[in-house]
Amino acid sequence: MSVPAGVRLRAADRRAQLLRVARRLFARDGYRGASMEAIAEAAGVTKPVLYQHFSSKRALYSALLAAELGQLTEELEAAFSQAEGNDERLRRGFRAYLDFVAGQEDAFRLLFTEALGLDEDFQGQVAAFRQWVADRVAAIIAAEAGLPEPRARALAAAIVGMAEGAAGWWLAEDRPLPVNDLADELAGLAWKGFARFPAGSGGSGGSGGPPVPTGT
Amino acid sequence: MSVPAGVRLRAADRRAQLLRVARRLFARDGYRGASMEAIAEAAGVTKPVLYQHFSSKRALYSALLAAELGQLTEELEAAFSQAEGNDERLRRGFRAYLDFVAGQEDAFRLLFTEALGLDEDFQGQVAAFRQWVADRVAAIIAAEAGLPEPRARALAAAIVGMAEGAAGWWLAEDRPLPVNDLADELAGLAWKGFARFPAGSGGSGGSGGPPVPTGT
DNA sequence: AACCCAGGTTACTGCTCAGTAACCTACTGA
DNA sequence: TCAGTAGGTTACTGAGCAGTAACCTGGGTT
Repeated sequence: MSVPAGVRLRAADRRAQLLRVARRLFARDGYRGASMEAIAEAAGVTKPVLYQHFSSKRALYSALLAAELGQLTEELEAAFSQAEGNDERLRRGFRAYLDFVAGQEDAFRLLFTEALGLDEDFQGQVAAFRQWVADRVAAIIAAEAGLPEPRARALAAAIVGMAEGAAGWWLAEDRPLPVNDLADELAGLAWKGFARFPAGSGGSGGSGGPPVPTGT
Repeated sequence: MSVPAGVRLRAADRRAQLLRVARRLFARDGYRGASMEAIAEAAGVTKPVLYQHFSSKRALYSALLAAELGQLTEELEAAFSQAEGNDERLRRGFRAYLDFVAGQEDAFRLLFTEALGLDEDFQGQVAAFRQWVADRVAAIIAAEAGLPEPRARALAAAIVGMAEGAAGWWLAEDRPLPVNDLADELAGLAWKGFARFPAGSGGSGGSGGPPVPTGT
């Protein structure tokens, strides 16, 4: 996985490695915090090599964003189109999203935490993705609930935010429950809200869900 | 509102003005993008004056974050504690949140877009706030639905994300519907999901909600 | 065995920008 | 009328860092 310093790589391999290293450092230190020097060094190489592959720091970051967003988009598209019912479509969407977050934690931070504090170009890339997902979700909602445009879009934006919020929490809390359980929980919330739980105040639990570990 | 250059102000007034100006510039240009020089100039003053009131750029930003988060916290607290039923509590929470966003657009960008791309100190301030809201919401959920800890907390994080996502969308789309309508929509989603709409594919709407303008 | 070039290095430039030292000046009050 | 000080200015330093010019070298090809 990590390439030892002093080894010569073919251009394509070096480029791929640089992207991996850059993703790690950008996720850890942020866009400002990660200098080109540091990225090069972490890759066991010097700065000009980095500039042979990416014309500027912006270009490097942009390439990363595009790659990650592309992958996430593909996986979501697959999830949406494979399912049959609308509820299943939504549930699979959540699963695909959370699977991505679970497997590409660095990428998630990059996309939805780091990129937002940067200029409009970067924000735009993420905004375009969000728009795409929201449109997809809005279509599902509209098909299911027969809602007029602006309300469907508002709810779609809310759903997207829900996924992001839950994902951020899940990572911050060190993955306190299995991804799939979380995905099901979100799908249930979107579909039926809290109404699906026994109404009234407070029993200690035991509604019917699988038991979840309380520990760290 | 805006203080003309060349006017001498009392320390407290100058400090308040500097905070206002800084908030605007930070929201527009980001933390990196807004230089201390630029902030001072926009306030009709020179850099050392800025440093008389705030020992560093970080301190300035931190003061801003603290002030805005404090205000938002207060308003949410008021909303939560005034209401009676749990559903009403949640709805009022959404309203308070969205009212803040509507009235303090700059602050919203600062808190939930800009601050996240910065170091852990700043992120921590926002994280602490999110945690607080999530705890409050989790308590409401638990009281209503009788859920065990981790699930309630997961859903609470999702609700918070929902509000943020919807608020971001609402601003990006230039406020396409009244805040209160959006708040009601979110409360409905959280409480009953899509299940409250006529099931099955497609009628043109007319469930019972207030009519919403289709235009820009 | 001389060539050549992809892959790499050393050593710089220039700019932006946070933070500071030293100086200035219009009020205010006795 | 004359100090004292709060509020403000000019002019600088120093560091970090993106981006570049010029040079080096090992191994495959003929």
